[in-house]
Amino acid sequence: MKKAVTIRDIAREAGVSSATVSRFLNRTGYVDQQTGARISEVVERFHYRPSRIAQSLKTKMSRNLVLVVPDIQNPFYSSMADKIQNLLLREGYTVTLFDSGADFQRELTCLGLAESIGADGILFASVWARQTILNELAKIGVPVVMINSYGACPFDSVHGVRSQSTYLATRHLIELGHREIAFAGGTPETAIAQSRKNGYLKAMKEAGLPVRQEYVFEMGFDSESGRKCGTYFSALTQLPTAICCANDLIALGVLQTLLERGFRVPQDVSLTGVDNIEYSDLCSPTLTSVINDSGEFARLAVSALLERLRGSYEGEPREFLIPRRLVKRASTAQPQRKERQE
Amino acid sequence: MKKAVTIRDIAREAGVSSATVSRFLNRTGYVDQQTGARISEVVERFHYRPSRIAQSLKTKMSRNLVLVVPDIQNPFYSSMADKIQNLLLREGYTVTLFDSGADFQRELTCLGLAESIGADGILFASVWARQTILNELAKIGVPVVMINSYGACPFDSVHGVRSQSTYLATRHLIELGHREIAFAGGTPETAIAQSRKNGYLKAMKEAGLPVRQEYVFEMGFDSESGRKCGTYFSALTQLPTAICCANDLIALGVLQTLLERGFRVPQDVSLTGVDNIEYSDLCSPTLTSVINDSGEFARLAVSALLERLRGSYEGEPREFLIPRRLVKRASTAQPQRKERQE
DNA sequence: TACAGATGCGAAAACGGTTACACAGAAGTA
DNA sequence: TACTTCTGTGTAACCGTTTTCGCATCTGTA
Repeated sequence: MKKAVTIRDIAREAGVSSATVSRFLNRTGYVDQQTGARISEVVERFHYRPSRIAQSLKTKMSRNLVLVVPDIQNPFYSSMADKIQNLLLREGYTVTLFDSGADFQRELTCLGLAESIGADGILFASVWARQTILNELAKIGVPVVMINSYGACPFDSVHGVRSQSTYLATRHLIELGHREIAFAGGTPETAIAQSRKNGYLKAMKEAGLPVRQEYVFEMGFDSESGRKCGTYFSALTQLPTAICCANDLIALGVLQTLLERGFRVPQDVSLTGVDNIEYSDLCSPTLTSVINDSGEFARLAVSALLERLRGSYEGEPREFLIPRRLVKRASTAQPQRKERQE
Repeated sequence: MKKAVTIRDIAREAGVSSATVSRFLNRTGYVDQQTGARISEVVERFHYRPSRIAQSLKTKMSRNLVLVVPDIQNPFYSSMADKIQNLLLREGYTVTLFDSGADFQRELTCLGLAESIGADGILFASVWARQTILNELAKIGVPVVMINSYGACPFDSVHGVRSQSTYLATRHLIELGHREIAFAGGTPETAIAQSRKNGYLKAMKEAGLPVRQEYVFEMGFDSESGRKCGTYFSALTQLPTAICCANDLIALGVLQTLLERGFRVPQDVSLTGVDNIEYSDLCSPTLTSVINDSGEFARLAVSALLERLRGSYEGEPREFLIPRRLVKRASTAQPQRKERQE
C-alpha cells in the first residue's frame, strides 16, 4: 500500500548492485561517472527516496530528535520550537515535538516515546526535572539538553540566569517606589516556578520589604491562571500597587481581569511579566516584561546537542546561562494611590 | 552506543523464542500465562522497549504522522497542533511537526521529508495547495487530509465555510453603519487569503458599497504585517471608519499601530479579526473576531485521517465544513466620525 | 615487466523486529 | 475411539538499507 520502489529496484533497473546504488547516493566509496549518471536517472524516473526507516535500522541513527515542551501554545515555547526546528532541519534532522502539558506523568510518557521511536537526542524543556525523570533520561542513553529546568543535572542545560527575571522586574517596581508588591506565580512545586518566586522574594528582601501572605498567589503559567489571579487580587480589601507575574501569559490574564473590574493600569496597579512574548507589545497598555530570548535558547540548545551528537564535545555537562534584560513599557509607573494607612 | 537489548535478548533470557515474545507483547496469538509472566518480568528487568524502527520496517507502518502548518507561532495553528497531537497520541500515533513558513518551496521540502521518514499519513495545512503540491502528495501514496486549503483537491479536506469569516465580519461592520470599510489581507495569491478577501468583497457588493483601491492592503498573516498595514492606513488622508482584517494577528498589529498614532478604537475606527485566538480577548479593546474553532479542526481532521488509515472509509474525498460565528467585542462600534464630505 | 595502490563493483551478512508455516499436545465432539 | 479444533511454541524468511570483504581492472612507477 505504501512505497513499492526499493534500492534493489533501482539497482536492477540501472544494471548494478544495490551496494553501488547505496554508495552513489551517499557519496561513500568509488563509483563510475557513467554508472552514477545512470543510477541518477533511474532514481529520478522512479521517484525513489531511500527509506529513512531502513537506514535507521541499519545505521542506528534515526536523524530524528525529540523536543518536549510543557505548552506549545505558550508563545515562548512555540517560538523556540519553531527556531529549533529550523536550525535542525538545516543539519538534516527532523524533530518530533511532544507537548507534556506540564504534567509529570506525561513527561515520562514522552520520554518513553522518544526512546521507542529511536530519537538520536532529546531537547527537554521539563518542568519536573526530578530524579525519576533524570534516571529515565540516563537509561535512554542518548545526548540530552535540558531547557529551562533549573536544578543540577548530569546533562547539558540552558536556562536563564536563575531567578533573574522576576528579580529584575521586582527591582524595577521597587525603584519606581512600590512597596505593596504582589506576586503571581506559576505551577507550584515546579523548579521554574520556584526560581521565579525566589527572584521576587530576593528583591523584596534586599529592599527590606515584607512579603504579605495574601500577596502571593500561585496557579499555572497560562492566561487562564492569570485571570483567576486577577480575580483573586481584585477581591482583596487592599489591592497591591503592583503585581509581578511569573510570565507574560499570567500578566495578560491579570491585566484583562483588572481592566474589566474597572482598575486602571498602571495608575491603580503596575504589572510586569516575563518572556517578552509578542503579545506583551501588542496589548494595551503594553506590558513591561523581561526578555527571554527564545532564539538564543534555541541556538544554544541546538548547538550543544549537535556537538554531543557529533562527538565534538564529550566532557562534563555544561550549563549555558542566558542573561535577561528588562523592557520597560506602559504597564508600570510610580504608585499613585496613597500608601495604605495602618 | 544506543540500545543494546533486543527482542532476542529477552527471548533467550526468558527461555523462549523471539516469536513468542513478539506475540506476547503484541497480544497476537496464544501464549501461556506462565510464559507471559516470565517474559514480562524479563522485559521489565532489562528495561526493554521494542524498536519502533524495526517494527516499522517490517510492518510498513510507522505509526508516525506528519503535520505541516504554515506558522506554528500563529496561535490558531499552535492550538490546533496541540490538539491534534493529543488526539493522535491516544491512538498510538506520534506526530512530526513541520513549519513550512507559508513558503511554497518549503512546503515541498516538508512533503519530501514526510515521505522519507515513512509517515503513515499527512495532515497538511497548506497555503499553496497547487497542482505541484497535490501531485507530490498523490505520489507519496498515503492518506492525506488538507486543512484550510481552499480549492478542489483529491483528498479529504477540512476548512471553514468558504469566505464566511470575513463576510460575517464585514456584514457586522456594515450593519453598524460603516461604509468606508478597509480590508487588511494576508499573503497574496494564497488560497486562504483569496477566500478571506472574497468574503469582504462579497459583503461589500451585497450592500452596494464601493471598494476603494487604497482601502485594500495585503501583506502577510502575522502581526508584523498588521503593523505595516496600520502604518499604511493611518497615513491615508482619509482613514476608513472600519478595517476588516484577514486574521487576528493582523488585527492586533493594526490595533497597536493605530493606538500608537493616537487613534481611538473603536471611536475612530472599528476593527475586526478572524480566528478568535486567545489574545483577541486579552487585548484592549478586546477584539471582535470570528470563531475559528481549532479544536473542531483538529477533531475532524484527525477522525477523517484515522478512518482512512484504518480503512473504515475508502470512498470519495470528503469535504468537512466548519461553520463560523461572529464574536462581538469592544473593537467594533457605530461610526462616530462624520462621513467624508465629497 | 612487475607490483603497489587506486578505482569500481558485487555477494552477502547484518540491523531488530513480525509473521507464515509447521508441529505437538490438549480438549472437545461425534 | 478417532476426528477436529484449540493452544502454545519454534524455525526461518523477510522488511530496505548499509557495509565488510573480496575480486577484478586500471594506473603509475621502479
